[in-house]
Amino acid sequence: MPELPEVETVRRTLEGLVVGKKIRNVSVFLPRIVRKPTEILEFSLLLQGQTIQGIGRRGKFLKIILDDLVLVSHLRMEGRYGVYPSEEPIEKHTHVIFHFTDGTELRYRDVRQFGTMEIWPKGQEDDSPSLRKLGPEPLDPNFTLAIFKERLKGKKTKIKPLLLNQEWLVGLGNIYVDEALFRARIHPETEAHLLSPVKIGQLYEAIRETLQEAVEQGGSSIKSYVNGQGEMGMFQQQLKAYGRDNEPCLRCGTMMKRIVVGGRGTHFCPRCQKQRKEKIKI
DNA sequence: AGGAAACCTCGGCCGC
DNA sequence: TGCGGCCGAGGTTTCC
Repeated sequence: MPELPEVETVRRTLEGLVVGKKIRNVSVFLPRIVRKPTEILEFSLLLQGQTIQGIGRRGKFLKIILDDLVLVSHLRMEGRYGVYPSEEPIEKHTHVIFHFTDGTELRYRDVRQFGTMEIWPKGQEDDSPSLRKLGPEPLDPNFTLAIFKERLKGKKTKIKPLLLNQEWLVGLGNIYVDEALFRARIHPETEAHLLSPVKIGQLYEAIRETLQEAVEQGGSSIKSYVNGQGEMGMFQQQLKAYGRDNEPCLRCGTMMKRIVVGGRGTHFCPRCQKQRKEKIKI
């Protein structure tokens, strides 16, 4: 599910629901989710008595900011957070519950059990192995076209796997990569170093516009994703590439195709997104 | 560098 | 219509 727009939507929703709440106790039903500390008793003891000060985000990671700790959480494919009254029946696949002193609780559900949680001392979380190596934030005002160009230099890999690489750039997953490449009219298998300066500019804009618009619409709900209040995102209605194989391209009417690139299902228009094998000579 | 497999469960689809 | 089995799913890591 969650790429940058979905995680950002969860962040905003949770911010309005749990900031100021104090953790009374924590229940861990699936210890594998908790990566640090490795003992769930210690995990629980650390969190007891902590008040949520804010909710942050770095790439696709959520940061639950406490008094002197930060809980770094990754939703992977299908992780979800929700706030419930404690008397509400516990849904299937609920793995961790943060019980607040006010009778409500924050619950983490994850059908595929892939998600992770780590506790770090406040201020040290960005140096953790999970966050340390992450690439730039595409929506950060400091992330300029010049920086994007610079980071592309010498990259011979196919553009789609490069854009999915969180060490290179955070936030894009399979859906928004396909959307951005469609918007910029770039074939997903184009080698990065073959992109012309014009195409690089178009890709930069396409990535930022796509993510920004998706954030504004609360993310995309393909399958399971809902925000922290159980609401669906709206952006899936705007998807022009992802999942549209065997449907006409919304720009030119050509049948959209699905191929596998870097092991990922990839949707594109074979006409609008023609592959260039060489740099265009001017 | 790049691909495949692995981590899990579920749902969709195919074939009988 | 029902059931078993195969495939793939929005992410990331690890192994080769």
